[in-house]
Amino acid sequence: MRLSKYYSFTLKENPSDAYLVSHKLMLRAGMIKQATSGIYTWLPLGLKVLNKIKDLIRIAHIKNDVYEILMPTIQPSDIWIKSGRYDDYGKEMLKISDRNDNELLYGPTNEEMITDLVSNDIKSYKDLPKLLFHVQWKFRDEIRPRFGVMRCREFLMKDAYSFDLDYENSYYSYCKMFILYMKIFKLLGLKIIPVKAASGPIGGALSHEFILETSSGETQIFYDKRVFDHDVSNVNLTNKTDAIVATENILSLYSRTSEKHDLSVFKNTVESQNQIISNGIEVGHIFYFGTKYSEAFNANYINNKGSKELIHSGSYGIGVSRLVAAIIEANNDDRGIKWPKKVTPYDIGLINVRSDNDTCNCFSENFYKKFSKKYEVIYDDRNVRVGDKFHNMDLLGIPLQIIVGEKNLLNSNIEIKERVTGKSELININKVESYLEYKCEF
RNA sequence: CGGUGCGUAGCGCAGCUUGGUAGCGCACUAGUCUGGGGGACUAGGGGUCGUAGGUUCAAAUCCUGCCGCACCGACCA
Repeated sequence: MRLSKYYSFTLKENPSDAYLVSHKLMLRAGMIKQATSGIYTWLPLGLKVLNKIKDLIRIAHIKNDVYEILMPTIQPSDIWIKSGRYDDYGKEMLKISDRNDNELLYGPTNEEMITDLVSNDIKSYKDLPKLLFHVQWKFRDEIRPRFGVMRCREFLMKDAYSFDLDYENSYYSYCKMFILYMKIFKLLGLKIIPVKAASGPIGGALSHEFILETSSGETQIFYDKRVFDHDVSNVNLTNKTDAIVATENILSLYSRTSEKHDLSVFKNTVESQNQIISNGIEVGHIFYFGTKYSEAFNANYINNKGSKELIHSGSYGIGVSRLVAAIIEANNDDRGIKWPKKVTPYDIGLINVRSDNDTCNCFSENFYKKFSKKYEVIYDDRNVRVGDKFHNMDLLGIPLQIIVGEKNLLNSNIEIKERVTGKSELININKVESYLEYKCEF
């Protein structure tokens, strides 16, 4: 991508309305633009990151037999009346009516819609289990939207739903999704703490939140440091025992938000050197519902004895658009964003230091043409001062900067700088290809 | 929804108290110089002062209504 042709308008100064680092940087880097309170346009750079995160999550689900569908943003009100949530959801739900005065709503979530769907298709115990997900825009009319896309009204969410025979099987789905979430967040390079979100009676609702630890987070968390001793990357999710054991190992350790925090339990069960109190942002939330929605929608199946049973269901959400901000919140410095390699909008930022110099131009052009085939490259081909290019590339947070200057070229070198460390080194132009292969591998 | 502020050029702001025909920095346009960390100089362009009404010879400025945005509190991925 040539920066001269891109739709990229960056800001030197911080917009006055932004308080959170991620919000400031997303505006300054030209990733988003506010349309009205809590509603944003995603500009090319922001959309590219959003799509990368979305795809990474999608693929992780599909690989694990959770299949993608796409439900509408607009829903009929009757299914919400059926579940009893039409009034319960309150003013956060945006209700609208069509030209025939039919009551519709902009979906804040999709339990009703998907249970309605599944109730028609699932007939036999042989049809279960089924796991489905979609990534769709949601609208929740927040009382007070703030912090950019961190807490906005229109947001992109991945929501998955599980349908099982009974509690035992549903619990396996829950654990499978739990570990899948841990794997996804690890892939995204995020330090995530799973915390207990509801402590109901035995057999009651299971629920956990996934919190990204950052100082600016709105949720206070209390946890046992050893939560991180568990490496989930090798857990085989197709194996019921493995998934459940892995989940229970993690959940056996103390980890709660302030609402569920019990100081005496914390002090008595966690060794003092392992007690961590910090802040974070909720980026995922999973629930086991039991038969709550199946009852409302008559979602039954016939068991092997010929009688009807209610389906057990659960739902599993990840705030995709919120993750963009959350990742920035966890990866920035005073110069700008520092993208983790997995979600960076571009791998390489090519800076032509002297756009009035034939040697530099020629080399940069060739480099761009060659390496664009293998990597995603931003080529800053604008005829502006170097300082401008350096500051801009640092702001955008591209992990590797290739700096092409006249003097270095005369010695057959180019400079390669890493955004995260700020360190740079001179590399012989003949060794660039292997160097990049090494640096960009992940 | 309650409490508090704000709305003047693309962005950040001054001007408002004490009414007199709108200004600064950045950005933008043209040119010259410059060329490894947001460079310098010269010359330019761009504003229904959120909106509607009122007071006045005269309103960005005073008064009233409305709209929008943000901050502090209770909800949430």
